Amino acid sequence: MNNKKRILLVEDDPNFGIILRDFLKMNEYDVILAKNGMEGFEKFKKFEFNLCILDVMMPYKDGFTLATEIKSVSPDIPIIFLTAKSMKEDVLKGYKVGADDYLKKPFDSDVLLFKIKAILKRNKLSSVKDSEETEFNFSSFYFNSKLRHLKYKDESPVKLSPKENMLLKLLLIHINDLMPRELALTRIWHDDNYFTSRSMDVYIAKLRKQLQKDSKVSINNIHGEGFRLIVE
Amino acid sequence: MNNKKRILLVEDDPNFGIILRDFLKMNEYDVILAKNGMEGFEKFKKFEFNLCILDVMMPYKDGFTLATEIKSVSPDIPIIFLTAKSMKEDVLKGYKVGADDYLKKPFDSDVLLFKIKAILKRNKLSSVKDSEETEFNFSSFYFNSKLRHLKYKDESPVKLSPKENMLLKLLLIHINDLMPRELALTRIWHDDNYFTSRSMDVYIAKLRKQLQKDSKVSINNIHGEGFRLIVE
DNA sequence: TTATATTGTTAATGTTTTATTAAATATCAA
DNA sequence: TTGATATTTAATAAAACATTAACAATATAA
Repeated sequence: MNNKKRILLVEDDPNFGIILRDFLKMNEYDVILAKNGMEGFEKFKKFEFNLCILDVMMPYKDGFTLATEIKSVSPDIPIIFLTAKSMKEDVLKGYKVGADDYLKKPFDSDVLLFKIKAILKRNKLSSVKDSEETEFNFSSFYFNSKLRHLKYKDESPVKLSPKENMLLKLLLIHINDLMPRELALTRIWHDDNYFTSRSMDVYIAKLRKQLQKDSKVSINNIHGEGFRLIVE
Repeated sequence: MNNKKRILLVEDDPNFGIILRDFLKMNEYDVILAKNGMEGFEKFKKFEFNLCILDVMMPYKDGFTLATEIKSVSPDIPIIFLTAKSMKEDVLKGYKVGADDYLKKPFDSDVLLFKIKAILKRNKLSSVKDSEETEFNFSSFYFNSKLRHLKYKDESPVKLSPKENMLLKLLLIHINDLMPRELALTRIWHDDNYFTSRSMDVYIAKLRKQLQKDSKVSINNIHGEGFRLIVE
């Protein structure tokens, strides 16, 4: 299973960005690199991250502006700023927009690793999951995504695997509506290619097997688009 | 009610300590100043704090040692280190003992205020505030976590080891709900790695052995997430 | 209609996580 | 110190999970 923590790195200096990305990858993080604020925000919305590392000084859209946008979408995501100058104004502005930490360039890479570790640790315990919807009722099913179980009427709950669980949750969020294939692939598999797509089909089959207990519930395919969880 | 945040400040330089204390007081914090590590730990045990600010270099007991002691009592309390030198070793050591942030002297007082604010803010969310509950009744069991006794019906109580005791208590706090593996590892083992995780499994087995006296009680594993103490 | 791309299903294969037991260490009080 | 208790480590087995492959079925576009 891919349990790596996911980091969005936004850095306009391509040389430095690639070096840093590879360094973080070597240390067991999944890193997506964006080379400016615009691209950074696109990537942020498309995928799911545990942490953002943002360069402050970037053309067009600086790190602070980007951070503000990101926080407006995900208020709890931790952010580390990379700043060339350690001017008081910069530091304060960073904290104002909700920085969890900042690092003055040039920085020691081990220090960065520890900051990342410390921030992810405390963020995990405050548990993103608490603020999320975890319970769903649809037709004769009760689904608990935190406990990862699906219950039909009075039957004892069926355990769902992590992937089954996430997929069902995504379908339920879009209940009776299109859940784009691409969305599930980027959110759950963090990648969109032939094999992950095949894998997803396998999981759709597994879910269908569970859901067929209730004739009012079904998963429809919309050819080339995605799936739709239908509840009469 | 007085809902000012309470800060423990440990600083051996009396001039600087008093200045800093008064500055923080002016900014609506309740501050207790201790002038060495020994006194700091005494004060910490005596009162209740929301945050600790510790000087690193102090005679007898340095800030890191004090932090370790404090964390062993209250694993979740945030700590900010004040360090004269910003040597890599110091910074890393700080993060190792669970620092939330560190500041290099001399520092800007506004920056300190922002760090305090940011840390208290994110801690508010996670402060589940461990129940000081010591007695638990579940199904046919009576459990006293202070005495480390687990009693089934009329049988004479079984003594639990410290680790068994803490683990059972954590499970009970989350009764019928997920108790994340990571939570137990950070709270009880203060570390999250392969070996502590194996060790925890051994303790889960020990508890299961005790709890199987009652068929209504069981510990379920949620693969990759943690455990769940189920009481029908 | 036919060729092509997409989806459905099942089984095998590989990987990670958990369970269990025993042995090795560590801790602590007598 | 020793001996009892507590904890960690090791080794192995079992379970859970994810991916891939192979082939069937279906939908779509030319």
